[in-house]
Amino acid sequence: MSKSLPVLAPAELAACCPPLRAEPLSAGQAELIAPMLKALADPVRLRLMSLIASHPGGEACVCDLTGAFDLRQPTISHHLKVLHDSGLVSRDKRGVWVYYRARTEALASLAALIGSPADH
Amino acid sequence: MSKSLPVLAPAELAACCPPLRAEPLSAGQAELIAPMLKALADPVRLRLMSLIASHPGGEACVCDLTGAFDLRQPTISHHLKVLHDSGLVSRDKRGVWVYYRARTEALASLAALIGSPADH
DNA sequence: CACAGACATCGATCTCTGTCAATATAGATG
DNA sequence: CATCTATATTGACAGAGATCGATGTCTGTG
Repeated sequence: MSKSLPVLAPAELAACCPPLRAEPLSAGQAELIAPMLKALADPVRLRLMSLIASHPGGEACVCDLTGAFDLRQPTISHHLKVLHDSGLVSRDKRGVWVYYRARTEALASLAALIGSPADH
Repeated sequence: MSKSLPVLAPAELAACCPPLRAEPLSAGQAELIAPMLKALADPVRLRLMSLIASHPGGEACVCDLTGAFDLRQPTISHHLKVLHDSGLVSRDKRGVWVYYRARTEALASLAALIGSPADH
């Protein structure tokens, strides 16, 4: 009973909402987007995203990530879950290892929403 | 005694940090950026930013904003303070009214940080 | 000066979230 | 099967944050 809010597929995010500067976001639109931003809005998760997104091959396994932080393994696992639940990373289990990959389309959609100039 | 963390001037943000996909963010860089994302990562503040950024003239006074929400005036004032402290909006008092304006360079820098493709 | 309106600040409350230790699960290996 | 290793889940707790009512500050007006 943790996830009651619908999660946007990356493709939906782009279609869902106009850029901030284009027209006012509705309450419903804001409720859909805020969770993705909230997932990014933590120093540890920002670094995790950056580590994953910049990792050779575009993906990183948890074992590549834990060493970069002074945090316990369950905490890293928790942050990865938040990123995954928000749709910002995909998860792929191969053998004993779990690989996370950045969803670049989701990042691009978010960036467009925040940074696009008004079209009028 | 509320703000102990340094706040980035918009121009500094662009210079401070590589895009997520370019190379891993340092802990310090992540601590600088997270507050701006955190400021955006709330449905009410997202709508406020959108209302301000899309308002004719690029600015809006508080009296233009409060009516859009089912929230008390101090709550709106609180959210505007968060946006202002994070550097996402500027504040300009003219007579009795206070006008908020979106800092589009800050938004653009954030968007570039999140959405820029890796350069390698 | 007195008053009214626009906005900010304060203090309290309630909820949410980041972290940990402990434990569970699942795959590899002997 | 027993064991080891990689990762996830659970439960508890402290700190952060969202909201409100009450109140303060500033500005224009009579």
